[in-house]
Amino acid sequence: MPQTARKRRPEARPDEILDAALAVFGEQGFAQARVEDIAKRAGLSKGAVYLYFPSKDAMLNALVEQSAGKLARAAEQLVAIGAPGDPETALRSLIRMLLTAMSDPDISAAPRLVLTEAGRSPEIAAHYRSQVLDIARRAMGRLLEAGVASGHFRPVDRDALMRVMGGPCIAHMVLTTIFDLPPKDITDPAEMADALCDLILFGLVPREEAA
Amino acid sequence: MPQTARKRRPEARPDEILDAALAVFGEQGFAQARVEDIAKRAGLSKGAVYLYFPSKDAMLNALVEQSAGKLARAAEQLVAIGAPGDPETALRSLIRMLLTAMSDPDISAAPRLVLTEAGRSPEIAAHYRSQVLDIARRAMGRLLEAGVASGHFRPVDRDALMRVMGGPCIAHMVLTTIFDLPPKDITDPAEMADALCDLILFGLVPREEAA
DNA sequence: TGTTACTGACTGACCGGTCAGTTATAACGC
DNA sequence: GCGTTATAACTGACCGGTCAGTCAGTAACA
Repeated sequence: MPQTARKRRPEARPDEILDAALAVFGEQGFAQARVEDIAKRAGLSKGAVYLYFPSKDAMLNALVEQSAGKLARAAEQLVAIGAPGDPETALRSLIRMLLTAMSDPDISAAPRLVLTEAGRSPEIAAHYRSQVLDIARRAMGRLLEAGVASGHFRPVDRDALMRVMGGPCIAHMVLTTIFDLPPKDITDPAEMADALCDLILFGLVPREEAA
Repeated sequence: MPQTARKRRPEARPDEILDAALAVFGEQGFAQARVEDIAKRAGLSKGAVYLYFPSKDAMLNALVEQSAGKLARAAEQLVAIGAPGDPETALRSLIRMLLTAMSDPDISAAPRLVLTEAGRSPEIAAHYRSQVLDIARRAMGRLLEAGVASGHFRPVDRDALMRVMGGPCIAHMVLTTIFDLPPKDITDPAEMADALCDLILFGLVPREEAA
């Protein structure tokens, strides 16, 4: 009966190990995490893990590579579909998606790992740069172009816009998941996303009421 | 002659060690850094370091505690002086200061360390929260209040504003110092700061020309 | 001669990675 | 079905390197 636990399913192993690795790395950080703990959580012995991954670093790389693309591709698609018609709504959905993802500790575990480990590992930094940042930058550029072309947006600097859109999402992630500093006034990620969009779109300085 | 090196200056040691620690931690990260390297850079042997600090963790804590307050206090003062008279200029100076600091690898080393190590060490997280984040949040609140009272700012959510102002600074730091991703269009931190302020103050959506 | 500041060889714990050995399953003959 | 063999999947004790932290001893001053 619970013999199922001992069944051999070599095809499923790599993903199981990566799931366990994400959980353990997320809880303890890469350096503190022990390969044996990852193995235990995946229901294996340490040796078995090394049948599927050549090193602890390789696990982290595979992890980043796997989860990195997902968000970036989702963001890219969202922009590709929404930007031409209604850039403002596309921007709102994009930030809403990002902030919701960043508020969930399970989903944000991978980006958080990148943030803490990229400085140590040039390989991870390079991966993330090409698989996420470059894609995000391109998508942002396209969104901006579409908005400017249709008169919805001002022609601002793309890299500044990238920082103004992505930065608050990172800040939100850091504040909530690392410093346990939830905002007192706004608790729902979607609400926070709306407040951020409002600021990004309309600015802090009031508009003259003369429309 | 180079006997000067062996002169005893026990009072100066702690700071010398912390300087060395900041440099080594900044270059290699906390986990990778060896206490012996810190000692060497401070012109001491490993044992001597342990006369002044009880552990490697204690060095990191002292480091964070020391450098944490500086920026926060500078920001607080800047706001306290500038906000009542001209909130918009105060905001511009604040972001300019932050972004310039973040662009300098030497100055941003401490915040970067906090970012990478706070998840592992509750003590550091707590320190930073009370010594930097709470102060920054208070200052931001005061700046906002002053601006709203004088009609310069709209009454937006304080935590959203904090994310919109601080986030891009963090993003800039991460992009430039971790991912070596300098913007193609803007290279000078001050210029980037101006572009960011422009976006934050006036928003992405163009204003009706009817003033 | 006593005290203070410091040295650096050493200890012990820890953990990534290995590999000789074990077990479950499949394959085959009968 | 039922032993027999082959092999893929897995185990966990062990090895080797690293490094935080210790401490017996030394050098510099007062």
